[in-house]
Amino acid sequence: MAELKTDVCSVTAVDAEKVAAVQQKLPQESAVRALAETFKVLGDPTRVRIVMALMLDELCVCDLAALTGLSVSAISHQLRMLRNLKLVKYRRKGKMAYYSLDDEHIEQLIQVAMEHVHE
Amino acid sequence: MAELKTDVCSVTAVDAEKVAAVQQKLPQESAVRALAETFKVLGDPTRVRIVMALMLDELCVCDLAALTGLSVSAISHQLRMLRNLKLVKYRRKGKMAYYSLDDEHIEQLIQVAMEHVHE
DNA sequence: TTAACATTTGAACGATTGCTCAAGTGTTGA
DNA sequence: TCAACACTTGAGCAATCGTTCAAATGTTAA
Repeated sequence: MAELKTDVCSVTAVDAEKVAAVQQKLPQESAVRALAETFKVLGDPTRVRIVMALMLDELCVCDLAALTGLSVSAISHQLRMLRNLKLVKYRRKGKMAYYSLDDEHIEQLIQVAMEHVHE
Repeated sequence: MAELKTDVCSVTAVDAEKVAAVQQKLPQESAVRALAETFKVLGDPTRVRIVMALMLDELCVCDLAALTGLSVSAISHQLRMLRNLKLVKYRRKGKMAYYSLDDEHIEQLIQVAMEHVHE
């Protein structure tokens, strides 16, 4: 009764006050999920390659397939994911679909992450 | 014979020259993988919450469990992953392990990604 | 010593992922 | 109109992921 716990399971929160203060400042559930989704979509070598290629040039699905050595279908699936998360956009020209980056933040993310992996 | 293809499968690379130029500028396999690994580790709501909490304060495993409503074990598994990727570090004080961020780039990544999700 | 505790670890599980394959859509040029 | 083409889509499958549970490690205090 006296003890301040997080009820769910009997975790003995060492510093309940600190925990409460931090919890209050954390963004809400939906923001955290959106953030994780954005990172997750970049968390795959194929998609990183696609994004980095599009940082250099506008490319069609076929180009990206050739570039990565993967099937056109595989690339198309990945592009849909990148499209849904608003990381890439495309323009149609006849049968072709030319893809490019949709957001300047993506290049920043890649840039900063590169710095991290290079220690 | 005359046609320049990317041999692997018979992909009709629309602009072989452009593809070759881009391919040459892309970082090598290992760098791409390391980059993807970094994003992937941030691509989960639980780990995003852990990282954002550690941006605000140094916390022990127990605190993080209380904060997220997950088991201590689950948090410990996730912290190991974050540790392996050098995103967090910890100091021992008796039985406790106090975790904090290991790299200023992480906060930048969170920052930029927040800007992206807020359009 | 021992018991209690904070944390870590390994096995196991259902859920999700990234690919392939086959079939589909829509555009072009013969 | 029709075949060829660029791309998209859905089903299916092996591999990976995130959690739980049980057991282990290591520290503290009695």
